[in-house]
Amino acid sequence: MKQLPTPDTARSPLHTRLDDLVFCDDSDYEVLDGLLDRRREFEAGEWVVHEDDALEKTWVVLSGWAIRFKTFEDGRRQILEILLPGDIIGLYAVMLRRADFGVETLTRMTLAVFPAAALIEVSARAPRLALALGWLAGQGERRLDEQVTRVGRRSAAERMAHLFVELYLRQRRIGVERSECGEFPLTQVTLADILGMSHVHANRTFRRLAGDSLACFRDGRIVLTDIVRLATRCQFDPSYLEQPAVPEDVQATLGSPA
Amino acid sequence: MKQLPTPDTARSPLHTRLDDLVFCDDSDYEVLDGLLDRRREFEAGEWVVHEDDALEKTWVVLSGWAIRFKTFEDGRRQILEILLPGDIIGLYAVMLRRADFGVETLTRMTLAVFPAAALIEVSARAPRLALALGWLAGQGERRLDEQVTRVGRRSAAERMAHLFVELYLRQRRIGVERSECGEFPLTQVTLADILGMSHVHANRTFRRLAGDSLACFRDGRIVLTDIVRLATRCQFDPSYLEQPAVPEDVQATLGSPA
DNA sequence: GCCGATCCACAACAATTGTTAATGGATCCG
DNA sequence: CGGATCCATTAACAATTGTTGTGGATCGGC
Repeated sequence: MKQLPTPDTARSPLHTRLDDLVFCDDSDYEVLDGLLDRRREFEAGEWVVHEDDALEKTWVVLSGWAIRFKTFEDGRRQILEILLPGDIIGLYAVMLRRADFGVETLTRMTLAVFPAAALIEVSARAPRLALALGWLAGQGERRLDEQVTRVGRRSAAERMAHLFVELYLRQRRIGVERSECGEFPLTQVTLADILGMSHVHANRTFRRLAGDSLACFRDGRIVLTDIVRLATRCQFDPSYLEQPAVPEDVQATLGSPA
Repeated sequence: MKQLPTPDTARSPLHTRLDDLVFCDDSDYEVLDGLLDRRREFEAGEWVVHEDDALEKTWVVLSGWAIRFKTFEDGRRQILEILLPGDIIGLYAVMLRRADFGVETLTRMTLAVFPAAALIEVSARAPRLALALGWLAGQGERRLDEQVTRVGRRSAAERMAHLFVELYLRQRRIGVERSECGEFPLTQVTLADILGMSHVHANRTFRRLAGDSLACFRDGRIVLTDIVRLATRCQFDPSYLEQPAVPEDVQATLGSPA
C-alpha cells in the first residue's frame, strides 16, 4: 500500500511546503504518504468538482494547474483562487452539504484523493500533522484575503501585477525551476475571471504591462520578464505568503505529548 | 473556573451555531464553555488586532460587531469580512507569523480569548469539537468566497443588496430577534470599504436602494425594509450560508471512537 | 482543404465608477 | 456659546471599465 510520494520526484510538493514547519517528523510524513496514495490523472479542461457536488472527499494537488470558481446563471464567473501543486482543495469544505464552487483543470494534472474520513484519522493518529493541515488552511485563507483586497481595492494594472508576483513566488516555493517560475498557462479570459474584469480590459491591461516590458506572451503562455518592477508596480508585500515560524508556546505543547 | 456561557443569555452564540451539527454532545459543550472563560470587553471603535501583531491567541465573538480588514500605506482599506457573535477570528491564522489583518470593533462588544494552545488541547481532549471548529472554519471560508465574487463580479447595487441579505440571514441564524435582524451599525464609509467602492458611490448606490424602498436610514443605522426584494435584486442564493448535514461516513466514523 | 472553435488584438462608444469639493446636520468638548 | 469632528448628501467632472463588433491566427476534426 505504501509507494513513493510522486511518480516523478522523490518528494511531493506538499512535503516541500511542510518542510518549513518545524514540527513534522518522519512518522508524520509516513502517514501523509499513506494518505496521498490514491491518485487520479486529469486532462486539461476537465471538471474536478461540480458546483453542486457533495464533497465527501477532497483533493491534494500533486502536479498541474487548476482553478476554483463560482458561476452565475447568466454566465458570469469569478475565479476564487488558482490551485498549484501542494494545495489542498477546500479542506474543511468536506463537512459542508454542497461544494458551492467548481474546480476545473487548466493543464494535465495529478491529484490525490483525500477522503473526509482521513481528516478524522489524522486528528487521532498524527495530531502534529493535523495541526500542519490547519496551518495550510490558514495559508489558504490568507491568500483568499489577499484576493479580496486585490479585486476590491486595486486598479486593474495593480491587480494583474500583484497576481503575477504571487504566482511567481508560489511557484518558487514549491520548487519549480527558477527559469520557469514566471510562466503561466493562463489565457486572458481566465485572467479576466480571476481579476474581476472583462476580457477586453484584461487585454488592455496586459498590453500596457507588456508595453513596459514587464511581461509578454510566448507559445500561448504568459511570461514575466521583470519581476522586480512588477512587484514595485503594485507595492507587493510578500508577508501573506511567508512561511511562518510557529509560535513557541505551540511548539512547546507539541514537543511533549499532550 | 466554570461559569455560564454568556452574561446575558443562557447559551453562547457559538452554541447556537453548533447546535445544527449533529455530532457535538454535552461533554463537548462543557469543554467549549471552559474555553470561552476568559472574557474581555471592548468599546466601539477599538482595535482588537493590529495588522503586524503576532497572533498567539485568537478570539471568539460573544456579542457586538467588528470588522476584519487590510490597509495600504496610502490609506486605502479593504474590509474582508464582518464579524458577528459566534464567529471565530482567524482560527488557523494563529499559527502564522503575523496577523496581516486588523480587527476593529464597530460597537461595544464582548470577546472570549481563545489561546493557540487550546486548539491543540481540543484536538486531543475533544476531537468531535475539533471537527466542529473545522466546520466553522469551512463556513468562514465559504463566506470569504462569496465576498470575492461579490466584489469581483457584481454591480454596485447587487453588491450592496447581497451584503445586506447575508447580514440579515446571519443575524437570524444566531438568534437575533426577528424585528432587529435587518438593522446594521454600518456607516456608508464602512459600507464602501466592504464593497470595494468609493464612499460617494456607496452613497449613490444606497440612495437608489432607498428610493426603491428596499432600505432606509434610521438613528444612524441602516434598516432593511424589504428583504425579499433585496434578495431578488441580487439573485441571492443562500446555500453558502446553509447549515449542512454532515456526510454520513463522517458521522459514522465519529460515532464510534476511532 | 474547409469549417468551427478558441484565442489575441483592437476600435468606438456607452456605462459605471472615482475624484474633488462643497453643504448641512448632528454630536461632543472645552 | 464656538469650534472641531464625523457623517450623509450632492454636483460637476474625469477616469476607468464594459459592450459590441471585427479581424487574424492557430488548431483539430471531418
